[in-house]
Amino acid sequence: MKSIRITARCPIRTTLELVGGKWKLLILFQLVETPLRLSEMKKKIPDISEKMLIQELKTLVESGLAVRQNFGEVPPRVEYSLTEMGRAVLPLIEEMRNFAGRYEENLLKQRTTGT
Amino acid sequence: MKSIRITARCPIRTTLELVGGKWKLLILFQLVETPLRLSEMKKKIPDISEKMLIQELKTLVESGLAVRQNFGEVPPRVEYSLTEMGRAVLPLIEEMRNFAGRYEENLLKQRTTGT
DNA sequence: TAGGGTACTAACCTTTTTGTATGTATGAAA
DNA sequence: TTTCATACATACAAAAAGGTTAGTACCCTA
Repeated sequence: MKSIRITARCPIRTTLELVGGKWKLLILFQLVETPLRLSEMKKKIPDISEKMLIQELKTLVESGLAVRQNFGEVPPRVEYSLTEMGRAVLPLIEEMRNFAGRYEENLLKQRTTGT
Repeated sequence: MKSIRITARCPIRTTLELVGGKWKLLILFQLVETPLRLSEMKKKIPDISEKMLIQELKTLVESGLAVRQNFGEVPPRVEYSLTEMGRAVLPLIEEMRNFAGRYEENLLKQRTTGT
């Protein structure tokens, strides 16, 4: 375990910049299995606003984690998918699942123990 | 790889609630090696404001990731350390380091390739 | 008696993030 | 000619996050 020096630019901060915030990880995660259109994503993340979805997708594309493919049809058809780098967030999400799991397990334990 | 259903409460959201935001992970990370006093943490994370530091520490304690030990001395001496659950963020941080590393590697590659 | 060190509070303000509501372009189909 | 579907833009409002400043309490030391 090497030490991370907290400076203007450290791995934690870099990652937070790329995928921090309320929506980015949720969006990326939806794209893991298959590319999706906007309308499809809206269904998968029901409580996101259209504006946020578009806005976040744009930054994800800009930072190279997602790709936008415009089919040039009418009505518009646009598909979003993950880049190779975008796929690299999967282990991160796995760890979050792990962590959340342990956390809730722990809560439960404390309740039954009466702590 | 089981699928995560995006609902009001999913692992991603749970984790974001616990350690999301600009400071929580940075703070937790400082406590990995040793308990620290407020004044020591301020030195380690120079650009955090005192208010944020105290505020975030309080929520970390409330959510059971950190502990506050008051030595009851004058002038005040208080130490913060990680709980067992607090330590469980380490793999997460490790993954962030991984991710950020890959990301920057990738950027570099693209520059030298002229992409 | 004044000043120092430490953890913390509270009031207030600024910035960032998120949300809502409405509008635009396009060509096909009714 | 009107309507529809889709992706997206834009203006504005609300809420959340973050920052600044000025306190407080305590006992010790000068």
